[in-house]
Amino acid sequence: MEKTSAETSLTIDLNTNPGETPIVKDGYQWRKYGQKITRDNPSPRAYYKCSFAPSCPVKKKVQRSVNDSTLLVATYEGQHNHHHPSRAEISVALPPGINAASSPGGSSPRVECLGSSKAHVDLTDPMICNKIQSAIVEQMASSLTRNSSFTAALAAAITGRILDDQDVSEENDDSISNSRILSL
DNA sequence: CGAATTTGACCCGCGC
DNA sequence: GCGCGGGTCAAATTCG
Repeated sequence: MEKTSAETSLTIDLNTNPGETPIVKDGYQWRKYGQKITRDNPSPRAYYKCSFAPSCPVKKKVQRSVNDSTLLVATYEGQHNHHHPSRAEISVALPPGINAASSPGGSSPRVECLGSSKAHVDLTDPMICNKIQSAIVEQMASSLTRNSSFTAALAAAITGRILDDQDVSEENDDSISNSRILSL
């Protein structure tokens, strides 16, 4: 199911705990409007809409991976027509059992870096910002268990501070422990 | 009391 | 033309 549309469609994989309710927060408010069990995937697929702005055309589909039930696949379609409800609050809700579980079987979480992950990104571009917003979730998910400073840099990038302030390595270095909510 | 979530039904598009 | 699958809407229920 790969439609080569010009729309912004981004698919990210997350490590989640099977049985836990997969909630992926990327700074926006999502309202669940449907759920369907597809034939390709025994796992139910959830459909979300951006609830912050009714006019926002962005849709989000979330379902578990066929190969790995621990992998959560979120597909974003469209772009946000509005600003972030709270840019300073980018949070990732991770199950308490999450870890860098090295998936045995070749289905390792795929990491796709949109542009330079820890470099300066043009957040002035709405599309880039949008993609980063989405990709940030996965970045954080994998970074949380590896490099906290990396997450801090990404978090700073979201807030747009990286645009001016290049020194972000001294900001948060202990505020990010494991699966916690980032409050910048 | 209000907002969000859940579940079932309905509609649309595609393939056979 | 019929059947299947995917996606969306709407009403009911539950939680905060």
